[in-house]
Amino acid sequence: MRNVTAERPRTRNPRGEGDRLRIELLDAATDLMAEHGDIAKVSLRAIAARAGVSPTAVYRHFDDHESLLRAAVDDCWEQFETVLAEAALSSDDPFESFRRSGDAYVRFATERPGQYYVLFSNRIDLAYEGRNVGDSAFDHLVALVGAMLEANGDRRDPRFVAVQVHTWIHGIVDLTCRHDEFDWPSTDELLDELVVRLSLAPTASGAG
Amino acid sequence: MRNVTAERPRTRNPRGEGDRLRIELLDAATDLMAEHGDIAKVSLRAIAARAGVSPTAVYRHFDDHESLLRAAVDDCWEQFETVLAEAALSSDDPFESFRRSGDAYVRFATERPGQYYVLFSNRIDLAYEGRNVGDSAFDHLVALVGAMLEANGDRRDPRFVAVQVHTWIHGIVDLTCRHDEFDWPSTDELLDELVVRLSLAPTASGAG
DNA sequence: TGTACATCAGTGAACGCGCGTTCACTGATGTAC
DNA sequence: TGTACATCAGTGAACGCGCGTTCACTGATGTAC
Repeated sequence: MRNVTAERPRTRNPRGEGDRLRIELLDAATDLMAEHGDIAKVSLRAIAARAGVSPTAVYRHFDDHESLLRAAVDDCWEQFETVLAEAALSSDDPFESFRRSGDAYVRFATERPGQYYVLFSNRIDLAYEGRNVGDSAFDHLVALVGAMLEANGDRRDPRFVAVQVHTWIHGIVDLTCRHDEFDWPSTDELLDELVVRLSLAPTASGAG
Repeated sequence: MRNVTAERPRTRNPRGEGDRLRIELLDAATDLMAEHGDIAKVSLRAIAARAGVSPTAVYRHFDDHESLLRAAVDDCWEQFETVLAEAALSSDDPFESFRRSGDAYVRFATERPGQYYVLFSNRIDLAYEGRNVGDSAFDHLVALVGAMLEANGDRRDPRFVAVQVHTWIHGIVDLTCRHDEFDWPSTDELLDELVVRLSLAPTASGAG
């Protein structure tokens, strides 16, 4: 429980660029959240120490402890959405786009479990501000699923299928990340089977 | 952050029955975990206060704070397994048994979100002790899935399908519980579709 | 070119709090004689 | 039946700690005159 460690000495930001510290604090907070996945345990003092700054300096940029945490959560959402959007846009084919998004989703959760935890396993109180961001990520998923269904001439409700996709992939990622002592099948295989089971592979009868 | 509240006065346990306090402390801990779903935030002092006892009394039954929390987690696992086992045993038909278990699973998560959180969204450190219990619950699921596949003459690997079931149902439950602001389809409908999508309904070609 | 001054990016000491843990204790109650 | 005593279920004060937040401050730097 010895959080306050003196990190490297920091050179003060030049005049007019004090806002840099804001970003450094967000990064520090996200780092710490990722490290010991428990959001509530990330103290203001620990964040300040990680950023190489005194606790009081935080108050130049954030109203209080909670504002800082909230802002860090929002930051996580933005990073998540960026990763997913890039993956989705990397192909014109909806099926390929979907599969790449799925991989990106899993990769994000695997490589940054702390951030993923912040996004999806967080108490509602803190997640509140970021909710709109999350919704827009879901809207993208609905659109993607809609494109696949249309290409296949499939009449299912895209939103319902998107919920199925999201719940399942979240379950896969959440459980495999959190219980890596268990002998899981590869996430690749699980994703492949998810596509099959939800009939989200291109069919012969499809238009595309 | 004002946890220490004086609850009702407590009458001391009679001689020879001091172990009752152990159970009262476990219940208090589970209650508190359930209330503000964050395990790590449940302090020894808060648990003692909830049980109507001084912090020092805890040390008569547990080595330290962590032991108490660990024991409470184990307790949650036991309750969870009991609920599932009862549901599963309430029918001889594997398909019915499976469906009832699914309902029980969802009901447990819905009615006791704090406990469900403790079981499946917990950091590994604390969950360690309870792992065997969780594994045995999973073994039951594998057996149940195996019975259904056999009845249907389905050659899939029961363990893989059980993983699919568990990941999906966990995703459904975890997301719907945690983000109840979202407009989710009913869990009933999601479960029905899970059964369909994973081909776990009885088929005409089945032997049973 | 020189200087006074406002601005800015922070610092450092102090506060009261709840925490986990320790220590020596208290007072009721069953039991041996 | 009476009493000394061991056992048991706790209590209460104290400790050092990290926490969030406040307050008054410092010292570098750009700018107006």
